[in-house]
Amino acid sequence: MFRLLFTAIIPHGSAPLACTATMRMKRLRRGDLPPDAVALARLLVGKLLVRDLAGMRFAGRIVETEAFPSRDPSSHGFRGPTRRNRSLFLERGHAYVYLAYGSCHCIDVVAEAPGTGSGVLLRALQSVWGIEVMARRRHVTREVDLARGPGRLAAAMGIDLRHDGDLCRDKTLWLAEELDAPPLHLGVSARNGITRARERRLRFYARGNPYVSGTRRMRE
DNA sequence: CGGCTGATGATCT
DNA sequence: GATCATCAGCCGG
Repeated sequence: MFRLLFTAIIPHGSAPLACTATMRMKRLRRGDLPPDAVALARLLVGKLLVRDLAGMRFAGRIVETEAFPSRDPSSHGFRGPTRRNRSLFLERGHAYVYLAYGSCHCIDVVAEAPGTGSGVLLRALQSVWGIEVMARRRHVTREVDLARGPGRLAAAMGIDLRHDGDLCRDKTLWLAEELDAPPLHLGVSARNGITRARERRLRFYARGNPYVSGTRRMRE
């Protein structure tokens, strides 16, 4: 465990949501990750995604995930490994980053045993510190939309194909547990934005959190 | 706010 | 050539 001192500059006029100058957090090790896509998807809601870039540290609270278990027909790993999805078949805790619809990067956390090809998509982030700074250059009208949705999440955190690495070893992108974390009510729902097995209840989110993607109903 | 549509380009068939 | 784990922008109520 170590204490994180935030030194990011807060942009003028933007109210930080978590105003703590210090935050206690602990990096997640591989052993902290359950080797099951659904269990991992549930565990990751409320955890932190941390990005170290150019001497600054950015952190966001994961408020929405989606499980893509083995044998899920909508999983990218369903038809076995290819050039694109090969990192999805590595040991759990790796990142699988891909380009969706030609323009949006998305990031999965590899979930199950090596060779299985299942993961957890990170769908939305609540800025805990500094994400406003990093995303300032992007065209985002509302602060609440900075990382609301998997493509925006990756863009806000500056994640691209180069981050197709190991979140348990990477020095610039990693997962952490927030000690003294605020209480959270876990919501479960059907999925969205996919064509196959849409009705499976594999989407997990922090109930009532305004940074969860989709319509109002999808965060209740 | 909710619903719909076109853009977009890598990937796989 | 079809598919797609998305998004911004537009439109109606």
